[in-house]
Amino acid sequence: MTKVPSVIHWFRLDLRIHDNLALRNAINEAENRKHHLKPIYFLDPDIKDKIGINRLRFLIQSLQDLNSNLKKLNSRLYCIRGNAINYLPKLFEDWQVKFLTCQVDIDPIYVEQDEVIEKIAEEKDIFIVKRVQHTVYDYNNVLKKNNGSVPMTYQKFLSLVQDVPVKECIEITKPISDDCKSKDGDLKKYDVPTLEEFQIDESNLEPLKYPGGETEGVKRLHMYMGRREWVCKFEKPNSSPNSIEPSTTVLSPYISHGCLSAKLFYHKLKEAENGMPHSDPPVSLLGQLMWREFYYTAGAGTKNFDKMVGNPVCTQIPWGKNDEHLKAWAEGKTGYPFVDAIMRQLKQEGWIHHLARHMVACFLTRGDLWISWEEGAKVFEGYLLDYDWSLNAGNWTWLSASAFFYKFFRVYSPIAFGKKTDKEGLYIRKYVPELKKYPTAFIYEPWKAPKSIQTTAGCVVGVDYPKRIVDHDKIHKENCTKMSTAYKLNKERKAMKRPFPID
DNA sequence: CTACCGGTTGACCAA
DNA sequence: GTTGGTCAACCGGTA
Repeated sequence: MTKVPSVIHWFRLDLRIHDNLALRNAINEAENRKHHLKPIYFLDPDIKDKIGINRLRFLIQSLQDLNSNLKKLNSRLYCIRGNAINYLPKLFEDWQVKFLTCQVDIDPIYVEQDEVIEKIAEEKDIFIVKRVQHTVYDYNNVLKKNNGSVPMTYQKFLSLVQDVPVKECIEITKPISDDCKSKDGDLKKYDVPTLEEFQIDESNLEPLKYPGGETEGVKRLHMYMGRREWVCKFEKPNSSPNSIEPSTTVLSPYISHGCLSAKLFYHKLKEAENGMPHSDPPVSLLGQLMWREFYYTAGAGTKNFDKMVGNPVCTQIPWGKNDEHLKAWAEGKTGYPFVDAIMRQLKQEGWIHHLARHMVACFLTRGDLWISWEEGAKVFEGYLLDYDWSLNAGNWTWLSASAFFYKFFRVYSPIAFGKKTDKEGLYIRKYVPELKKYPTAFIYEPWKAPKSIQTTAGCVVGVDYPKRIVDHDKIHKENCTKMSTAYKLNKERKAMKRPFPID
């Protein structure tokens, strides 16, 4: 008896059914050839050491939701404990795989993995279909349109995509043929794990603010897109980094995990804007989506985009090393309440407002601590639910004035910046509760409070809350000088590399 | 080639 | 309260 061959769809950063062309291709192939359909996901047992617990929880919920959505389509998710390079070749044999589909992901982890897998598949005569479907536009086409080089400004990027039509979303609603089901469909070993399997006791975790999954992501999208007035008036710089409830949509974790299609977001935004006066990029909601597209294009077209050394668009800056300061920053113990509140919200909830990211990124790098943006990017990678390789690297280079942005003397003040949208310091009181009882006059600068007030408020600086690890007023000026020097050196180096003009 | 424009979102001070 | 200049400024893009 010969085994029925299989078609694999390999889920990675596309944890959804809707608008998933690669999945559609796999289903069609399986049905046409009466092969078994195997939707798979590789979950590395070591993943707990690689991503934060909040993100792991979001991922597992997304996988559980994906499995239940696949079941509605008369299929299931095969969640495989292990990494792809070790397990896929075995599955190729065991399942008699003839055809594999997946989404194109540009995070180097996936790129390297794909190279190995593609080689093995070629030897075994397995046909691979990869689809660019994580973005609205195909960044390869954008790069081509720009003569193979990366558009270095947002405006240039917009001009390149202006007339590019955006494809309609793919819908998958018809249940998959029984012919495509295999007998191992009931095996428990392929079930999506619970957090317990990772020795995580969920009752110890903070309550969940943003549950993972396609169902939740799509629901959230419809909820926000229904508020047409709000969508059309949206201007990012006018939203607040320190409101108690998010002032923006928090669709980002769903988009980064692929629970929500960026293309669906695009079409729904266009629908909401249609026939109404509305704000425009860069500040509009559509503009936010286009920033993502911009960074994806830059990430796809730039070598070592997530590093300083060897990154052709990144200014080389002699960052210092200070593990104590880095740790204080990451744990929200810098002694600057606004910075600490942001970092603690990040750690607790896995999401902070974009402008809050500006504040703490500037503080870590060019503003105060003079620590490499790569270190900050690593911390964000652990904590952010919406971690995305391209966006993380792009935004960190921006904020550290290493690429795209050059006005390094525009430094965010850890005292003044937050006051603009939260005079009373309610945000600080929530996330740095030891300062809860401080008078408003000192909530951003507790070290200035007289000892008697500190005692009355039940929080003495240096005892119950850390002293400032740096003096912002002094250090940010010194750092500006360092930035200026680094820029000059960079300019000289660039000039040296340029060939002499020919007479 | 040169010259100029403009860039998602700073802080501070003076008027 | 608002506006405009200043501060340590670059560089892609276009005419």
